[in-house]
Amino acid sequence: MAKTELTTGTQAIDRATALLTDVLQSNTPQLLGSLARTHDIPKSTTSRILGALERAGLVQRDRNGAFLAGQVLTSFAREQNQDSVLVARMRTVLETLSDRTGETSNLAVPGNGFINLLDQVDGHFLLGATNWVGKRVPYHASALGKILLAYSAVSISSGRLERLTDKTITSRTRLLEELEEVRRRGFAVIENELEEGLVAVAAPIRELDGRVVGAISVSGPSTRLSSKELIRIGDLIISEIDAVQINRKKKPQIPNQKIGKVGAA
Amino acid sequence: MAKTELTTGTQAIDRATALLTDVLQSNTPQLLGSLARTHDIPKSTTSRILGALERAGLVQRDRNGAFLAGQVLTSFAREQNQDSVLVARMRTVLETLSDRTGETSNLAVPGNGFINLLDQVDGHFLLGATNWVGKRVPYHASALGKILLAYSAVSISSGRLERLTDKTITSRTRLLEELEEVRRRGFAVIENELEEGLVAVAAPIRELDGRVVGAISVSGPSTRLSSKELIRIGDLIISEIDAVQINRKKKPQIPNQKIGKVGAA
DNA sequence: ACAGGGGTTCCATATAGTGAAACAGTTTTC
DNA sequence: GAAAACTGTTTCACTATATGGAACCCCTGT
Repeated sequence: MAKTELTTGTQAIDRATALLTDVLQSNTPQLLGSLARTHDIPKSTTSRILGALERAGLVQRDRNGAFLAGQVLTSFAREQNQDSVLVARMRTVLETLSDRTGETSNLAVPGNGFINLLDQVDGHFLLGATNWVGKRVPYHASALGKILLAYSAVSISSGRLERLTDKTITSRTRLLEELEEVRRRGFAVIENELEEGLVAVAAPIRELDGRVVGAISVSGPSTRLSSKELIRIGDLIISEIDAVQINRKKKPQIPNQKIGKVGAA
Repeated sequence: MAKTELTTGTQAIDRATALLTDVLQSNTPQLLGSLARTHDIPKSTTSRILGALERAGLVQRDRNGAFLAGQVLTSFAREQNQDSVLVARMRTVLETLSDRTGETSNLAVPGNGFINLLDQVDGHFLLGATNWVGKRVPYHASALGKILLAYSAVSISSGRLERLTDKTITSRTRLLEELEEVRRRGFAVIENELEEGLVAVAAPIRELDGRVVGAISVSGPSTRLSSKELIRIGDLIISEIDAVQINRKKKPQIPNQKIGKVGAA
């Protein structure tokens, strides 16, 4: 009515979503009257709409009758920030990677002192990485760890960098250079730095806002994976993670819409 | 239509909320067709509704066109699980407590090795707790810490229990007994266990699902706060925290509704 | 006991949502 | 490589559905 509304057929829903969004984005509980005023919707209609949202569990009222996020949304929020969500979301990526490369792939997030290995999918080779989930793998000597360090998911520990093989990076300045290199290339590699004969490559998992929250790696014996091969796999990991992110780049099978109708000129 | 719908005036919104809730609660992205089928809404209408929700940022599509939670909700989820939310929500409690008792009140959550002090409101006495925010206070010797331990917000560290005064609990079995006592009473007390002459009492902050996520304490000099007084304050903390929780027990100023209309016979 | 400010309910009205059918892409089938 | 079988979107005549002003209710403060 007031604004240049060009959308059609969804007045009620548009109003409801506007109210809901407002409730979610304000830190302090909102009173019905205040919401009605700021959104320029009659009290009666506002009451009906909020009643419907309340029935649905999307909003609830505090003891003053003011509105805040409902159970459905708070339990969604709790769910959302759990490792299990990441595992579920990335499972298909791990499966694809193991399938395409035949090697073992892993998913890790920052942990206390060591990387936290959440999930693993084995490849079809007989010689490969054993079960790493739960193992205490240090940051500086693993591909996954280098990713988490490089993208500031954790800060470098203050202690000494433990030597695990004669290839392990134990110098702080050398490690910083390496992390710089990781950021430049977009993926991290280890060759015999964690264990003799073991090589791996890892890439970051990003949230919508760009924050790195975890990493995925593919690892195997150095006899099978050349440096060149690792680079190829690094790119593969990046593209596979990208493939499950929601920001689509290509139009899917959705037909062309007649007119751009979303507001914001 | 199909079910026993007794609600009126909100068909569109009811449908929209049902679809939204479904999208949020399923782990896997939902296709439009599938949603239309399970909710028994015509494809065309479903398309319009989901379009509106998408425009509002409540849902978004992955590259297959399947629906999942939108930016508004994911950023809400991220916000929600941050300490700042707890601080904001509990600020009034701290203020009330300091006002009523004249002593200093604190808010803490689990931290790494030590409790994490997030906020503090000073009382009006000149002699009182100094600024604790950021200090490294151990679990076993603080009222806040005992709460976090007692309600499993953290597990007891594997190291030694450091002796801070001659009253500090340093025996593991003695600590377990104390935590049992804390759970029995609902609040935790320290008397000269952290520092000579300092006493404190703390109570838990619970999430909707009952999980303890933090604790609030009132502390002051033993010369002013007797054991009896601490018990009184303990109950006060519990009731004040309870007062800001959303599960209202008494009807507020909202008039009686004509008919119970929320579904579920 | 009354004025003020919260929220809800009523009900006549017409606007805004509805859905069958047509359309338009994409993938699969044969 | 055409046809069939999927997707999801758009149209449009129709009326079911949301709308909002007014009346009402329940508190709180004075």
